Amino acid sequence: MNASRTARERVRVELTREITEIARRQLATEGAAGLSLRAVAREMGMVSSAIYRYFPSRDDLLTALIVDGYNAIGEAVERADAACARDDHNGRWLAVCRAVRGWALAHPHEYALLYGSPVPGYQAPQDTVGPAIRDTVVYGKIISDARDAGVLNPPDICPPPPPSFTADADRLRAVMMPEVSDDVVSRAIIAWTGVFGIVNFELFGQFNNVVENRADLFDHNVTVLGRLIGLPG
Amino acid sequence: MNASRTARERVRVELTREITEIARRQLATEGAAGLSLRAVAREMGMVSSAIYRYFPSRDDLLTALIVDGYNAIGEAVERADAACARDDHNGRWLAVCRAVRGWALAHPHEYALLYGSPVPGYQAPQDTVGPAIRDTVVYGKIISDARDAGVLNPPDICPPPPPSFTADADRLRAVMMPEVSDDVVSRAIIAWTGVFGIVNFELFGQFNNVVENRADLFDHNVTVLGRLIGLPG
DNA sequence: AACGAACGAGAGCACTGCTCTTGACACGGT
DNA sequence: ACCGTGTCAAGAGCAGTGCTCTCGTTCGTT
Repeated sequence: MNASRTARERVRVELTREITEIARRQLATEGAAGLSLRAVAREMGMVSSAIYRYFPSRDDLLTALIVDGYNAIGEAVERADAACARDDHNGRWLAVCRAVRGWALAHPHEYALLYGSPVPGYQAPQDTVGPAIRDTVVYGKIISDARDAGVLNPPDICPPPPPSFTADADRLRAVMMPEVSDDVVSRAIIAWTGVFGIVNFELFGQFNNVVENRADLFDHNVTVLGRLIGLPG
Repeated sequence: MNASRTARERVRVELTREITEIARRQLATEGAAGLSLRAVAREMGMVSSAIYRYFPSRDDLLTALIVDGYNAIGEAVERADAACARDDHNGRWLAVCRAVRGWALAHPHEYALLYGSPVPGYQAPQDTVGPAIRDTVVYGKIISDARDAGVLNPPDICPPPPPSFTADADRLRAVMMPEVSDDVVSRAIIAWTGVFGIVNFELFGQFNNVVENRADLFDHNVTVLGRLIGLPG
């Protein structure tokens, strides 16, 4: 009963996996807008309507790809972080940033799906928030580790964040970087959004004809952002 | 002869303008993917094929919208900058950043078209580079003005950029911020990409359920980035 | 063995961008 | 004043899309 039921289920999960796999390959080559249910079905030797047995709509297939993407970049970031000595906070920061950029360059269309313009008419369901913050959690851990080790030394170059920020900072402290001051949380946001800002500019074409030596500049800029948070050199 | 020819021409430019106008409105409500030539034609009481007399393809219409968008945000930035006292470099910086964010929030789909994921299969023609850097030119002027006034004082918190950056810095110096050091150019890139990184996170949903007090935090973060460049407080 | 749920195939709807042909109109030179 | 020429909108049509519905079949449970 369970065995047979699993047999049926097994075919189902296998086909579901194959659909997402083909879809991901299409996504990688054609981009999100070029993702076609019919093309996926064609490649599977199925008829288009059969896909709807597995994904009720194109958006649901997209959601699956998005979740996969978040997990993929999250895993890449986790691996990069894990390869560093725990107390080498600066090295971990650089490794994590490089992992983000590296994954983005290797999977530009998937990255665009995650961090680019939202697909019109598509609303990310709640299931995506978990995988969506895997990378950010790693990032927060580096900062709170540095703080715990007493090596976090943010340079005194700017006023403190506004009091209204405390509520937001509380939320972030609860999830990923406990005991860190409002000031450092705000710097962390600047640095993290800054990293993605650079990657976006590079990937979405704003650096074209402007910045060519991108890897070197990325490393340097990310180092500066690390210093801004207070990571030791 | 000229008058009549101009009459013809006048109808043509008028219709072209009307097409882009309707298209922009559709873009604003539906997003780039929802922009449909047929829908535009329908709204104009024309048949779809007639549109092709004015725009040879959907991509060309998109290009027109992109150029318009770059000009719009560029103009918004220019106006914000012009409203400040010339020697209030910090105020100009804040005003320019707010203008970017304000325009992005007011025209999310157009902003996504400019700074979000590139439209698949669409390659920006060379005509777009001029309008594309209007905002950045203003931004560079603020920094070089501050430098000329001798008030630029970047905090010494990080190593200098790598020597390989000089070639890229030369390019930027030539276009928008002459006589500025490699170090400051690199900081300028960090700040400028950082601003768009924050706006992207806010607009593309990464701040959802995380950061709520966005205007305040934006002002503060942008101020910090200004300090990083060396703008006086 | 029998019933019901799950499934693939196929036709069909409304839509898209785009092409091609056709007929109407206005313009400019004779 | 007329007639070629170029411009234009209209319409049909092609290939493709997401999605729905129906129809047999097949599989799993009772």
